[in-house]
Amino acid sequence: MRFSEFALTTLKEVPADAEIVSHKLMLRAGLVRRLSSGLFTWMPLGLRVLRKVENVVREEMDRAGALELLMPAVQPAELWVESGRWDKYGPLLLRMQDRHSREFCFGPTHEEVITDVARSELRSYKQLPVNYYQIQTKFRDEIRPRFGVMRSREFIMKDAYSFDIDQDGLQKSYDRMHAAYTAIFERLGLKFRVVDADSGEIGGSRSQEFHVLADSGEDAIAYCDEDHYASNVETAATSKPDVDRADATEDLEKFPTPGVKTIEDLCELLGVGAAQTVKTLVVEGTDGPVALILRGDHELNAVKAQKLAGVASPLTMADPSTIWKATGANPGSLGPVGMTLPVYFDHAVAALSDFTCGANEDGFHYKGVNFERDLPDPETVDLRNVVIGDPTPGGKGTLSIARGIEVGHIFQLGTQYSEAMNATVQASDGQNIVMEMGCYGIGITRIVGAAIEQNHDENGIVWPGPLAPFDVVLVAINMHRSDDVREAAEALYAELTEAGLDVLLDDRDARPGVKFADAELIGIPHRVVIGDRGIAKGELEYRHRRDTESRDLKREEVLNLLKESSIR
RNA sequence: CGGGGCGUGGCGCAGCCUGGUAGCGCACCUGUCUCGGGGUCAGGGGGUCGGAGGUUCAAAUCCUCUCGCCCCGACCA
Repeated sequence: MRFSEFALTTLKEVPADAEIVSHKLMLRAGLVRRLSSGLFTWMPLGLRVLRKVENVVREEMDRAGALELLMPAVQPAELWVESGRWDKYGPLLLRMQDRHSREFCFGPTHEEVITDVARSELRSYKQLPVNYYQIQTKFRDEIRPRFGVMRSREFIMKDAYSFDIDQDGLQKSYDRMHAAYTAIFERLGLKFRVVDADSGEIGGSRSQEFHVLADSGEDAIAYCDEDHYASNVETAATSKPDVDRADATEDLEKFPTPGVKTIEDLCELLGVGAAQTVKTLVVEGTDGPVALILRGDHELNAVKAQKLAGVASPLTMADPSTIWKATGANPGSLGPVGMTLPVYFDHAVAALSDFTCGANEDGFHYKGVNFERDLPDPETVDLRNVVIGDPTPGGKGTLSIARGIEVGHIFQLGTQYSEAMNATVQASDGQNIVMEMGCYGIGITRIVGAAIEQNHDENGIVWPGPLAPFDVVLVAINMHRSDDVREAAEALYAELTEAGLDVLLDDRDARPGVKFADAELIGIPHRVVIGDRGIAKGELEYRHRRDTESRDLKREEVLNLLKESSIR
């Protein structure tokens, strides 16, 4: 491709609404243009990257025995009513009517459609297992689209659905997808991690997420390499500390704390650490409000809390008037001593002695609180988010926490949809058996953003080779004035293209600085500079996007280097 | 959904408070000198000031309505 014919415009300034680096760089480099909230046009340069991702995903899915098909983006409401999700899915589902006032939605996912395909297509156990996949545009009407293509409303996803005769088969299909996903992200050249996850809206039992590691990631991942453990912080379990509780050394004392509403205030007033305090959160329960007790320095984990029998799901914080009515005190002055509401204690709280907490009376706290003496030794549950240094479930090490961007998710759905929609096959004994389903998603468009979050510097994008829109950029210096340069550049361009590389020849009549800056911004891995200076010495100037210095190489050396890199 | 903010040329912004013939930077076009890290000088094209209504001799500017977009909040105890 000749730059002069590529109609690429790069920006020095960034549209004001771009928050994160990948969004800014994608706009500046001309990969995408925003049309409306959460809607993007993929410009030619960006589409090249998108296609690279798609191709790797497609090849690995095919290799794993999955069958590509393409389902409609628009889906009839009946199927969603049948699965029960027409009412449950909520405003995230973009609904519409056709001219006959029939209800449709723009598919945010395709469990219903694929289950319909399967029940009409698959009749015998002999046809199983089957794994169908598609690469297709989805729409989710997000409350707040942001971060460019990372959380857009319209996006491209690879979604796959497996059908098996039994749980054993499902496990095999799932394992195969796990392996395929690992191969995909390795081939894309991204640093990633597989974590245990909450199955969330889609439902089902076992599920794992694939995260591209990046500091700006929305998700926190708890992991421990010694223990081969990794989990989304949402689902990472904590256990009872195995240390014995220290004996009480202080007397229970109620003291005035006017204006103290937060743990931070309290710690400042008393000069104690947050780990010696206890906080009390009131949430809606299944039968009136309930209190959740956590150590002052810990965070409540909503996913865990809403799974408790007495707690309403989804988790909802009680409003202050409810709290006042129930306890006679306001948030900020609550505590377990004398608490009249049903109470859940986090494991870590039970290990405390001589701690501080609210007195259930505005403007007062207790200190020197001790279990057994001041309140009964509690039953405890897992309520909090894990923190760095927590022991791992396997017990071999301690947890670290990294940030990640979720780019893949694999689920064992089981029979949730196949049962609701009566997707059965006939078994060898003539019985009809409900198929076991798995579903497996990869955010194609999100991968592009995630790759940039992970791979960039102050000058622009640094594409991993497999994702780069071009393998090599030829910067021809003063090509329009020097016949030598023109001839050398054209010859090199022809030869590299012939060798199967994606080559971008910067043949613009622009000053060198402009060309260098653009080459770096759009992040092409290999750069070869062709100028009179080098030609006179019989050399070309080579530099990898990750390098800080250029190297003068013979033409043959450059050719070999590039041809080798293209074989990968 | 609640709160805040913003809509002025392709992008980033000023002008609005205090009404009086729409401006700057980038990008774009022509020419010029320059020529290996986003150059210089000169000239130029491009804007129903988000939309509708109102006030006024006069509205980007004031008022009302409306549409769109962005940000914050959904752990605070």
